[in-house]
This record gives sequence, structure tokens and C-alpha cells, in this order.
Amino acid sequence: MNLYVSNLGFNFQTEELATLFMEYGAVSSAKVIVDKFTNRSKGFGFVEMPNQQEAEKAINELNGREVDGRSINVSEARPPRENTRYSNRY
DNA sequence: ACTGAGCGC
Repeated sequence: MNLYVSNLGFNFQTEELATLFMEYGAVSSAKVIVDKFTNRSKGFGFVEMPNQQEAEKAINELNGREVDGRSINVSEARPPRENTRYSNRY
């Protein structure tokens, strides 16, 4: 399950994100989007968790949680294209 | 390129 984490602090890094989510379950991959020019965090990232139960638990526990003085927002990322009707691929 | 809505290369 892919997770989208936003409202992160600019000092938040990928390893911090991985460590945070591994507390609630297995994390296959985690990445914080970083600006190419400034090498600073853009304030959001992605976490992939193979176990859906742990993923949902991580969402419930980490969504709205205060990290680095800010309340982070955790939700499902890049929802599966179930609705191909609304996804136009030309 | 130094900040605050957003979806990765």
C-alpha cells in the first residue's frame, strides 16, 4: 500500500520517514521529495508498506501526529486506477 | 533559488 505523507517539516528526511513508519509495521520503501536546486525537503513524501493492516494502522496513528513541531498528514497515495473511465490515456 | 500547497522520475 502506498502512503502519501504531507505537511512534513523541511528538516524531515527520508530516513526519518522510514524510521517513523517502521514503528508501526514493515516498510518496503520510503522517500521524501527533495528539491533539486536547494536540496531541501519539499515537505511531503511517500511510504510503501506491504502489509495493509500495518499500513492502515500507521495511517491512523501517524495522521495528524505532531512531528518536528508540525502535524503531519498521512493518506493513501496514488490511488489505484480502478476507475479507468475517468483516466483518459491517449 | 531557503518555503508551506501538494502526489514521486
